[in-house]
Amino acid sequence: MDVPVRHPWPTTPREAEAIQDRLRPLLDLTGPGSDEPRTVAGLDVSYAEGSDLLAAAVVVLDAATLKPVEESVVIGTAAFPYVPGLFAFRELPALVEALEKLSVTPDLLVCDGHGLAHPRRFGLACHLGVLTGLPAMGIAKTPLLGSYDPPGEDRGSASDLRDNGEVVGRALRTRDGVRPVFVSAGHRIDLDTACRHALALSPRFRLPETTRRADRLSRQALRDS
DNA sequence: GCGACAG
DNA sequence: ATCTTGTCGC
Repeated sequence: MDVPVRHPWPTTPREAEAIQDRLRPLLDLTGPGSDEPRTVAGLDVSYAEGSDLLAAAVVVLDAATLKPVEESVVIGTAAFPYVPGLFAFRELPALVEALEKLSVTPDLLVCDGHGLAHPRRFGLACHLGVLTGLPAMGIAKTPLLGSYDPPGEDRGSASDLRDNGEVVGRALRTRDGVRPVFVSAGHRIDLDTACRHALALSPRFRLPETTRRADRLSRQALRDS
């Protein structure tokens, strides 16, 4: 697939924040949400211990059956140090390269991290959404910011994640009695729709099949490198 | 000032 | 993210 939007690569955290602030207005958050996607892509990155090697993986699933349609992996290096709030700059180049190798264009991107639940409202899912133009959402294992009431113990229970009163995401229980995941909108999707997709993608485990498949693929690629 | 802090 | 033994619970 094509990734049309490009921007200069930052050297310093200050430059990185400036890029986020410049891309932020390009977000489309007005839409009702992506209507039933036919294909959903999961993205994840694994890192090597000693070196700065990494493996970025994209797995496209049939949204109805959750069966893989296409896979793409890229071996690369960390493009930025890990800084909370600037996490996207670390793995964006490799993820974009993996996306470009796909022969199909997925209808939705599910990122391993946050979208709007971010200090400048521009997490990885927002960034990837703007670069690709595709609907994108984030599903993170832990919150980066915000507060929330513990959701009910049943799968499907949810409570808003608020940052200074603003709803930036949702703590969503994808399995009975298991700690929730944190869902946020990235681009061209609303929070309710994102949570609906998160649940549909997680019929059995805490994490969505998209993330699980991408995680497995990226680890395997790193081993085989 | 101190702690927290996606992966 | 990744390094890692044992341990608790279903």
